[in-house]
Amino acid sequence: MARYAKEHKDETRRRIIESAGRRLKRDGIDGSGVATLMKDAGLTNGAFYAHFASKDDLVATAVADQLRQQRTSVGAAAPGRSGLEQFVREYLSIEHRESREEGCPSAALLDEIGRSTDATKQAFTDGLLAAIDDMAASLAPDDPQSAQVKALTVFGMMVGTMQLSRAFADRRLADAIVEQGVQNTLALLG
Amino acid sequence: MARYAKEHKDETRRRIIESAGRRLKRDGIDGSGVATLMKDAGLTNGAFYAHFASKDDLVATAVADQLRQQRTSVGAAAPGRSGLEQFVREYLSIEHRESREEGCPSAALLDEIGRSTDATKQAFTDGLLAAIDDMAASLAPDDPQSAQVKALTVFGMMVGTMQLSRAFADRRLADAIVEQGVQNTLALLG
DNA sequence: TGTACATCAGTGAACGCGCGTTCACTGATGTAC
DNA sequence: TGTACATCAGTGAACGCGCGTTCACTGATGTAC
Repeated sequence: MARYAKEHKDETRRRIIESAGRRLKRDGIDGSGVATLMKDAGLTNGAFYAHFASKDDLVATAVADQLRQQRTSVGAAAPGRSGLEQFVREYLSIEHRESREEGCPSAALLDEIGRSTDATKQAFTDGLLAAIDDMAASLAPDDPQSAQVKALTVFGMMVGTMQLSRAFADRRLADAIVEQGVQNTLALLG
Repeated sequence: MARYAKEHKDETRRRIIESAGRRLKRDGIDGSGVATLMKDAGLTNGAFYAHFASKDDLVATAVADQLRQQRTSVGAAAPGRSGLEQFVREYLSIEHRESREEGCPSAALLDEIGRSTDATKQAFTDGLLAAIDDMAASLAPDDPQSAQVKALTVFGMMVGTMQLSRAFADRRLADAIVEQGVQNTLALLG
């Protein structure tokens, strides 16, 4: 292999983290092997340990990265209630349900994260709190801190509704679940 | 091995299904191997295929069984609003959060079920609909059918809230999430 | 300007292990005579 | 009543395979002289 510019290794690392984010959301944590994760990034398994200490290390890093991406997408919404409503409608949509790979990491992985190492749970906690602050700011612009727990639970509820719709074998009811989920969430946000 | 009474094999099968329910909720579907599942039931791996066609078959069967158990526990609650409120408080409790093995199969496995075979998703769908009908009857005693989708989404929201609390590394916030979850759910139930 | 060497991201084979699944076998019992 | 045999739930070794991880090696480039 060529001797590359300084940034090359960082770019490779970034590529691994991003493709791993998609693969993990698609096949789950236990369902994604290191060889597959590296192949997704166009590399072979041997190079993995030049970038990460362990599979756990990549999982924690990928979870953090996924939440950072989600934060920017939430932050890109219009501020205030109307932006929040738009976010809810996009989150609880059939398009989101059908695109697990590109969708919310919590909807794809939350129960597995609960079973993961402390490092992964900590990465999830830090990342979600950063992302949720934007939601809390829309809920209570004068005192976002007070709305933090409310925003967390409303988000958790959207996650569960999305997972339920994905797990449902009955298409008509699965569709009705996301629609009703929007109504419930908006009702809660008042 | 002894030649047993007719009921013996059925009892063994039942034992496998029940211990598998606990193991799957504890370690996840991909995280539970056939040898471990059999050892939990006091047997060796070889006997597995005399009882189930495949691991998928056991998973679908165990999911169905778990929901049947959950249904009886929901059905055991007092009828009407007060029984429903009690169910919500027990579901969104710290005790439930700490006992994944004995707790709700959806809270433990929902995102993995969404990634599973059609047979498992179908078993989940049928089992949940049967269980949710009791909840819908408490919500709208005169017309349970109309409350079915509402009950499903409220249940999905409780599932997501529980998963979020389990995945959270910050104990104080994890506790606050289940408490706020109760408030949100009761507010939705009106 | 041309050659020898150091660098180091990435390769690919190998490690021991557990996976889901198959199968020849065991051995305690019930049944037939 | 005593013996030979059929039954069949369960054992445990083995199948090929993928797991996470390690490591000796490659080879294109930048640097030193």
